[in-house]
Amino acid sequence: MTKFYLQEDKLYVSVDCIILGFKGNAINVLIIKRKFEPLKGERSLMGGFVRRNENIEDTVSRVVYDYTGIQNVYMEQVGAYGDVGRDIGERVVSIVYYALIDMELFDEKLEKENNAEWVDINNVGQLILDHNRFLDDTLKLMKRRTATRPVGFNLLPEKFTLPQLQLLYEAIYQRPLDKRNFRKKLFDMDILEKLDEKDKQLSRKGAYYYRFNKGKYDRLLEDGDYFSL
Amino acid sequence: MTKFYLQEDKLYVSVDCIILGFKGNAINVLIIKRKFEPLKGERSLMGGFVRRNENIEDTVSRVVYDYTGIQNVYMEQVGAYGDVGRDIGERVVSIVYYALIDMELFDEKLEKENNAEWVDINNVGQLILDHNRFLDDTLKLMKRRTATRPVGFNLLPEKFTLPQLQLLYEAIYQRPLDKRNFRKKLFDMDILEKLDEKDKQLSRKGAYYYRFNKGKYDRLLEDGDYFSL
DNA sequence: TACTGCTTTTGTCTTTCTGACAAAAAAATC
DNA sequence: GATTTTTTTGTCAGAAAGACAAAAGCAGTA
Repeated sequence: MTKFYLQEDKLYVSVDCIILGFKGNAINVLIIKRKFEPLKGERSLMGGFVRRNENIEDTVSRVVYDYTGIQNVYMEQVGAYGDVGRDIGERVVSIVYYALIDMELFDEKLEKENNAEWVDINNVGQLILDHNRFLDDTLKLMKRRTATRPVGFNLLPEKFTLPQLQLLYEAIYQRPLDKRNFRKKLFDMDILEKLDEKDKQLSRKGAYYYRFNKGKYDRLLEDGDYFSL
Repeated sequence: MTKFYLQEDKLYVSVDCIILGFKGNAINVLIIKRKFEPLKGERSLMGGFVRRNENIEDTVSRVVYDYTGIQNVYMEQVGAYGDVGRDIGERVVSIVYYALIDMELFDEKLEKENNAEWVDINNVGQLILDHNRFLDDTLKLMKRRTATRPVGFNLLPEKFTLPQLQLLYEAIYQRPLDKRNFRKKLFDMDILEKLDEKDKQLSRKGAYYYRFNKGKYDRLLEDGDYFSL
């Protein structure tokens, strides 16, 4: 082991995870009441320290798994936040990620076990430290991403209906969308596969299930085309 | 000083800076040949360790100042890179920023002093470690940003001509733009002030100088409008 | 002083994309 | 079989983007 940097400072490095899911008509975020000091009992995002021999994304996966029971989630880095006074007492550089999960896969046992709850992203109250800022920055980023890349699908089950997909995008954009225009754009991209099965939970007529076709999307990307809903 | 986190690991945290300037018809990036081990003599971005009592952005400002002599530059975080094996020997989490500077303000003495040189972003050779990846990610981000926010102006002097501005955007987009359409969009946004002075360096006729008007741009933003060139 | 050469400056038209808009079809329930 | 609810589908108008060429200003030179 080399010793080039011996005279430099070392800092705590943590990750904070914004775990997002789609439920009903709203995007929800998982928050917890902290079970340990400092700030025990306060509302907080899920975090964890990056260990010496652990890649940052592995820390995120570990935290997401601990709180949801889900593996291999879609995640994206929001940024690193490291102002000297941002944590209490000790200097901690926090690297923020958001993860998009299919809430059908969420392990509900963990909800009580972890003092966790899902809250509508428009009604998150006050969180500890600079976690509200993390969330605000995340939502801006996530909205930009879902508008330009097909990552929104990670919030839905593998099979979903068009009304479901539209509700999702209405929740993301926070405005109603026109059904015909929405479908027009969607079909023009040709990235969905229509299945022969209908969902009859939510309506008499039933809506056909669709599936996202990653292969077609990747080809679209190669041709220099873009995703836009 | 509290001691909550005593059992956790601490890591080295550094910043790496991608300093970009506009010269001739191309965006240039400042690179150096390292003066110290490890990897002495290899081509590299400029970096520095984050000190215990220093905000991350202050580290960036320090590094940028050391290599350019310029203060108060426009900067944006690209992201944190912290894979276990990314640096040599020791675990170092690097937080990458890019900075946009007006090359007229660059202190040329520092060029030799630091073993530095400006190279066209399309002809950067191989850099140490994962610095090529840093650069690639940065350029993608920078292009997105300059296309949607008026940050490109940071690469020009305070007074600039329209042909200059167009050359800048052609360098960013890497394709020729139509003069009339470019100006149409620009004037529609109404964020430039025409000055009474001409630049006669580059042409007999001379081109009028313009100045960016931040006040008008901010008002544009408030109205929910967007920048787009 | 008029002519040449180079660069800046300016407007119209066509095409494309976006956004508004309403009626019919399918299936369950009564 | 009538009613109710939700899904499914196409056209038209306005806005935005992109293609395109001629004239004007200035310096230098004949």
